[in-house]
Amino acid sequence: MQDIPGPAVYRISFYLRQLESLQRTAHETVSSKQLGKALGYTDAQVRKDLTYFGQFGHPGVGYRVEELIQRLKKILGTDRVWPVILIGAGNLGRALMSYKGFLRKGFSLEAVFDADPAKVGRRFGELEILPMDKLHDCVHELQVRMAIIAVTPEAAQGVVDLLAKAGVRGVLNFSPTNLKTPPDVFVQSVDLALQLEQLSFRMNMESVAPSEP
Amino acid sequence: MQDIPGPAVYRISFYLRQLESLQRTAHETVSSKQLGKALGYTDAQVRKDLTYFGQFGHPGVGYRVEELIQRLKKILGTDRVWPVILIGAGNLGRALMSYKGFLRKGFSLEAVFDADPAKVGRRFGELEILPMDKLHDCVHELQVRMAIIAVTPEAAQGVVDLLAKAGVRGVLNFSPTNLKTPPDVFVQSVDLALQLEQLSFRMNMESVAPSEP
DNA sequence: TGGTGTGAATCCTTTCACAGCC
DNA sequence: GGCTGTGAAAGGATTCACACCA
Repeated sequence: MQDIPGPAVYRISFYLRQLESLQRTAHETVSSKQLGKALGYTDAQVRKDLTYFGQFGHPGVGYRVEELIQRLKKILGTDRVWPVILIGAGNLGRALMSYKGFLRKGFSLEAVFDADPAKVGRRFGELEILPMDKLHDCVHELQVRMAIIAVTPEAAQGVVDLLAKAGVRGVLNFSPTNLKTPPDVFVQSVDLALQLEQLSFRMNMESVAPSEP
Repeated sequence: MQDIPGPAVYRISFYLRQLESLQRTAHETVSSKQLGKALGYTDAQVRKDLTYFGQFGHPGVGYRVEELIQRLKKILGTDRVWPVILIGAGNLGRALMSYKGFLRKGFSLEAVFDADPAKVGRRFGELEILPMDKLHDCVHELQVRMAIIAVTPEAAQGVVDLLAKAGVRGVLNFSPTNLKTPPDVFVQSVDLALQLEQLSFRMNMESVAPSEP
């Protein structure tokens, strides 16, 4: 496989999301133009992105929704269910524990850990909060390869080191800090406050340099 | 002001975050090389990014941490506190209500709304959940320009339409759906499951095409 | 006609390399 | 020596435009 532009990989997820929505409204096929329009991309962009991964289209017809969904899921690795663990049972962590969206996408939250002894042992639905010293064994027993971190920024680097040592290869990081990892561990970060800051920038710009005449 | 690459705007937030961390460890100045290394960028990238916004550096010295923080905050619009409202008091919404990170960055959560009558009236700390019909007046009274949406994907478009009509100009969207807005309304979206999907892709690639000999 | 796949051209972003300053 | 700011060069990503197919 050739090498694929980073932004294209990101867009594949958006295509899939949109296709699933089309499927719910009983659309059988979709053209690159329609798909692009729904997401704010050009038709050429859609076709180019998809052909990085193979030839999925049918000339004169477009893309068959069901077929393309299956293909994209295989590419994204969500054609099966991945076990995932969560570190940190604070406010955000507990919200993630009860978030249904993960399962829908092919992820199953299997265990939750927290360093605070006061939290260990508490139950939330199916899940009991476990102490950190159980982490290594848990990762091995359940063959866990992905983890979500929702701890303080001070604790985050230590946690990711532990995870890497235990064999985790992908980390979704909600702590507002930069993590150093070995090259075979992927980190995807989401900083909630930073997102608001970006909005603030756009709006600040608008008032400084409003759209010209 | 000239026009600035999208990715550069995003990195400005990372620079600021890193600078604040440097400030806590009593660093007075930092070079583009140091700042870049901490975040995984080249020194040239750092300098180029910063000069899109002005000349902040001191040749032979580097950048003064305190000074640069102030300047970047002004650029990002977070040198003051923005009032923000939240729509949706489900699991994620409630976690966001108690998230301290927003205030630290210059945002203040002023009100929370939910369409579910069973939730309206419930209190969480300072905040009481309000009915949707109070939204329009609230936006006007508090001069709200930014909102966070954490509702179901089905409800999201309706909510953003209401917000736009009320005068909100920036929306942070946690619903896994694409929103259509007038061009003067900015939307920043965070899809939690989509982030995991991206991780899954990277790890899937790894097993299909491992790093070559 | 309506649509895909794709090389070529364009556009945008990053990196290089060096003048100038402390 | 160390560092910034910046034009020029290189590298990537997007769009164009057209061959080809149903």
